[in-house]
Amino acid sequence: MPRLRLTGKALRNIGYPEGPAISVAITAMEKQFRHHSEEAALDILKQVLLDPMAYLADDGLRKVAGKLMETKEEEDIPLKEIPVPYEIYGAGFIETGALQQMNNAVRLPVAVAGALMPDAHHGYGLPIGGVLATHNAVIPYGVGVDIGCRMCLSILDLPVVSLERHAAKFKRELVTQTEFGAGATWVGKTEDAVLEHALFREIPMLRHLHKKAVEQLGTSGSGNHFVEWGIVQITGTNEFNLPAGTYVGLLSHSGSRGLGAQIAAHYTRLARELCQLPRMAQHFAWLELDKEAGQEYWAAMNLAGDYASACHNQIHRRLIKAMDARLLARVENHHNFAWKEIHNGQEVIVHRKGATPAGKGVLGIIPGSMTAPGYIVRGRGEAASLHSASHGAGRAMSRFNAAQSISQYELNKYLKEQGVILVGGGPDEAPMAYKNINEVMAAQSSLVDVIGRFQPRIVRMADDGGKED
DNA sequence: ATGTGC
Repeated sequence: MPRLRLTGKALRNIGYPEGPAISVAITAMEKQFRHHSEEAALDILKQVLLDPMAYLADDGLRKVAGKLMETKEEEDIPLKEIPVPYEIYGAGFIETGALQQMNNAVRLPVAVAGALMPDAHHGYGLPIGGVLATHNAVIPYGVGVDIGCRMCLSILDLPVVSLERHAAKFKRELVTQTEFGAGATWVGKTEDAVLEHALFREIPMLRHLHKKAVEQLGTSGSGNHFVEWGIVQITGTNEFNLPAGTYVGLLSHSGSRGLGAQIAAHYTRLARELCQLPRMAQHFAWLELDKEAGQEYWAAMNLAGDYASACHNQIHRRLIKAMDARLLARVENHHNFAWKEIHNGQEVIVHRKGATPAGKGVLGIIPGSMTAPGYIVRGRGEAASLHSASHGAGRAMSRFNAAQSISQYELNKYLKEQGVILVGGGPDEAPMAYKNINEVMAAQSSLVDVIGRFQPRIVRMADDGGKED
């Protein structure tokens, strides 16, 4: 006889509020309704949700009903009648789903300002490419599940011709010195100051995550994460004092791995318990920064950011050493994070979820696709964008649609035409699944100045499906 | 994004 297994997600889908009712309901159903199908069990739970009062005398469901009644007494926090106006860059090619999400975000009572970047697309909570400034509030889903996800570019002293002449060695080291996919670990010697952070001892949840953090340090994730060799073209004056010309570059994109994912999950749950919003806005649940939970998330988020940086650092260090190269310059920036910044004379919390910081003079790197160039940019400090720019070209096709409509054959053929070697990856990350980076850059010419380009040549990603075998 | 929730 199959045993009933319910998930919190399934309960949320039928409208169960974040909080104790979910776990109480799962326990009650799995214990006393274990021979029911999931569908039948959810039907029962729906009835309880509609009229908990009627179930207060029911032996099996009394506890669930009780928890629901407690939760019901708390009123949802109302949204603003008049949304905060926000600037949209590249409005012509932003999908409506992303606009709707942003329109909800700027109705939060804590919202102060917002902006939407030209690579925006539908996400969880805040759209990818969404920027939101709030007062005294941090929204875990405004940062995103991959806290501190970032770009890192190393410009090296190797001759550019070596990239073609010794392509096999570059490729071999790219494979040997990286590890990709969910659960990926690095078994070599990994020491890093970030692993000694006091927070790993101070917060119980982080104590449990320390082992995972040690094991995963210096690895890359799945999906759109990559490590690649390519050609950097420095086009004009730059803060690295590099002569204009071409260089070998190493570019990586990844985040805070399991550590950040668990931090995000934990504090998202906590926020949804502490901050009950109308259903359409539930993902925007925030934590107040003058309260303990908010401060704890802030500290943990910053640790995840440092950890993401350390991961890139390890990867670059290994590869630079393996190629016997020297580092000439580095550009690095988060694009899933929250910062305390002053805008309009007021300290606000700026959430950038898939958006590159672009304060005046701030350097960043905006990748294109595995065949299209990425851009090294210098922020112009545009107030209307909240000192932000896009974090890439943005998807033109969902991962699912891309996997359905682009064949591996078609991808291989295109890569060959473009002279790009790919290890791992798959149609869901094909260049055709992304917007035209040049159009996206044109839509944000008021936000950043371009000081260089990066053309990918040898790209490493997680194998299709996310896991390394 | 992540070894995929109590």
